[in-house]
Formats: sequence, C-alpha cells, structure tokens
Amino acid sequence: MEYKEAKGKFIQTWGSLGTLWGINKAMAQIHALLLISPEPLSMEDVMEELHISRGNTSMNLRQLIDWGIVYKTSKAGERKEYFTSEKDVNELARQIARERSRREIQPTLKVLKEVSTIEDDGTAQTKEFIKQTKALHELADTADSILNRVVNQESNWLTKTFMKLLK
Amino acid sequence: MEYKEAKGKFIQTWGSLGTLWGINKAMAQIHALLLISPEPLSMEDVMEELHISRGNTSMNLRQLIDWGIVYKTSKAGERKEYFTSEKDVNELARQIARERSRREIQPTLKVLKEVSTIEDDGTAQTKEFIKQTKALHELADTADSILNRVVNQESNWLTKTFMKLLK
DNA sequence: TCAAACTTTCAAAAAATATTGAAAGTTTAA
DNA sequence: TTAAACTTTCAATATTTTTTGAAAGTTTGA
Repeated sequence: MEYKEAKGKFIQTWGSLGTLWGINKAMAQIHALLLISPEPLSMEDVMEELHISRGNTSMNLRQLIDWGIVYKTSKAGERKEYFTSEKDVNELARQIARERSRREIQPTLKVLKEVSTIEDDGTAQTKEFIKQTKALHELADTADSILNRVVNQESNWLTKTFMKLLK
Repeated sequence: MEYKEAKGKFIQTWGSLGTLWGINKAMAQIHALLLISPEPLSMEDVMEELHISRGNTSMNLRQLIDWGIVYKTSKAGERKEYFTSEKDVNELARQIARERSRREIQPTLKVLKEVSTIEDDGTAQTKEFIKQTKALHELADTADSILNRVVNQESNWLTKTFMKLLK
C-alpha cells in the first residue's frame, strides 16, 4: 500500500468511526486530514482534498475549533487563513474528554440528580425508578471523574494509568 | 416533581444522550423504560408507553438484545414475550464496553495498524502520516485495554479503580 | 474609501436515518 | 391440522441531519 491509498483509507475510517460515536463524517474527516498533514491547510486545500463545499468546510472547521482541537494560523504575508490540528494525540484525548464531560455528562448528571430525588411514595415503580436513576447517577459520576482525571493530569496520564493497571 | 414527570424527563434525556453517542433515540428510550420498570414489559406495553410502532419496537428490542443488555423472558401461562433490561448498571457498563470494543475499536485498530506500516519513502508527508497513525494506534490501544479491564473485572471495578486513583 | 480576497451565513436540496404498518412468518394450544 | 396469538420483515414514508452554493459579511492593502 502506498501513501495515497493509506491516506484515503485512514480518512475514510476516521469518518466512519466518528459517525458511530455521534460526530458527523465531514468533521471527523477534516480532523483526520489536518492530523496527518505536515503543514497547515487552507480552506481551499480541505475542500479539494475531501471534495466538500466551502460552506460545509467553514462550518465544520468552526466546530472543530469550538471543540478546541483545531487551530487557526496565518502564514506571513498571506491573507488566507490556515488550519492545523492539535498534533499531540494525548492532548487530543484530554480535550475531547473535557468537552464531552462539559457538554454531555454534566447536563445528564444534573437531570439524573433531579429525577432521582422525587419523593418515595412507596410504590414499586417509584422505588425502582429512584434506585435505578441513583445507580446511573453514580455510574455517570464515576465515568465523569475518570474523564476529568484524563483532563487534569499530564498528557501521558492515559498510558501511565494503563501501565499501572497491568501490574 | 412527581413520578410521571420524572419518568418522562428521564426517558427523554436518555434518548438525547444516546443520540449524542451514536445510538438511535428509540433504542435508548426503550432501554431507559425497561431499566426503570419493576416488571418485564411486553412489546405492546413498550409501544404504548413510548408511542412507537410495532415494527420499530420489534427492531430496536432485537438490537438491544444483540447488544446483550436486554433479555427476553416469559410469563407462566402466557404466550406473549416479555422484555427486561440488565438491571445492574455496572454490568451494563461492562457489556457496552465489551461491545464497543469488539465492534468499533478493534476494527479501527486493525486499520490503523495497516496504514501505519506503509513504507517510509522519506517525504515529510509520509513521515507525518506514519508518526500520527502510530500515535493514534497507541492511544486507541490504551483506550481499548482500559475498556477490556472494565469488561473482565468484577462488576464494581469502575468504582474501585476510581477510588484507587483518588489516593 | 475602495475593491479584491477571503469567510460566514442560511435557505433550499440532497442524503442519510428512522419509522410506519400491513403482509408474511412463526409458534402453540386445542 | 388449524387458527388464533403473537413477532418479524421490509417497502414506502417521514423525519432528521448534512451539504450545497450563492449572497452577505468581513478584512486588509493600497
């Protein structure tokens, strides 16, 4: 397999994986492209490589920037903007963990806390509801704490933790 | 807030969270409903509670069974099938971890390994490609190992691990 | 200030995904 | 073996999500 084929396969795979985890394909593919590009790319570059429209490229680049995993850069003497991805995959993991916690887990925890504190009227259904939503709250809380560990520790925490667990 | 409102809110929230993580809404909602139901429910029950069609209910229940988090049961003397969710949320986490690893992470690892072993022709783009896909492979491998730890350990591993990390 | 170079916005269109419901299939009690 | 009770399938439909592309907006050098 030569470079071009491998590149296509990688971008394709990253796009599909994204879809499975609730990230739109174009966004995941743009990210993949920037991740393996030795130089920052312009919007034009991205459009051409992935065959997507200007509007689509613009919107998804913005989202990637909002997620904190793609940066705008400028080249001296050029008006055009260039884009580059966070290259350190550990930092990438940290940032994604941070955002998923903030955007998704925290609001879910809030709702779970709210609904799990309804008054126990003694019926089986209420008892079960309280029991299960409390258990889910605890699980989500644990998951969130782990995500926050990823966020707050040095960037190779993941690897270190794994090593520790193996012992 | 009384039971009915809390129940609706919980099912709604679980459905939305599912969507964000790439799980279809009906499937997540059926799961939520079974999780808090003290008794197994029939297909009819699920259809009525969630206002979804027979076909939709049938297909999503099957998927939940494929994921290993919903079980078929029978009531003595009844021909109808009843469904119940895995009630232990730690076991639930284990099962989801197991399936996501098998279905999504493993195939991704395979592709990453494949594309990261192209021949280094000395160009900057090839060097960057190899470097980044190798780094991603390592990250995915670590994540997968952690998922597998979740899968293989006793069901309260998650909580225990978190406690250990706090020390 | 102008206008070229570039980016963003957003309504419309396309594509992907989920849902329906009725027909076909299956199971079981009598 | 039949037929009622129940489940599954799947083509058609609806809904949601993504994508397009052209117009509007912005920035900057002269």
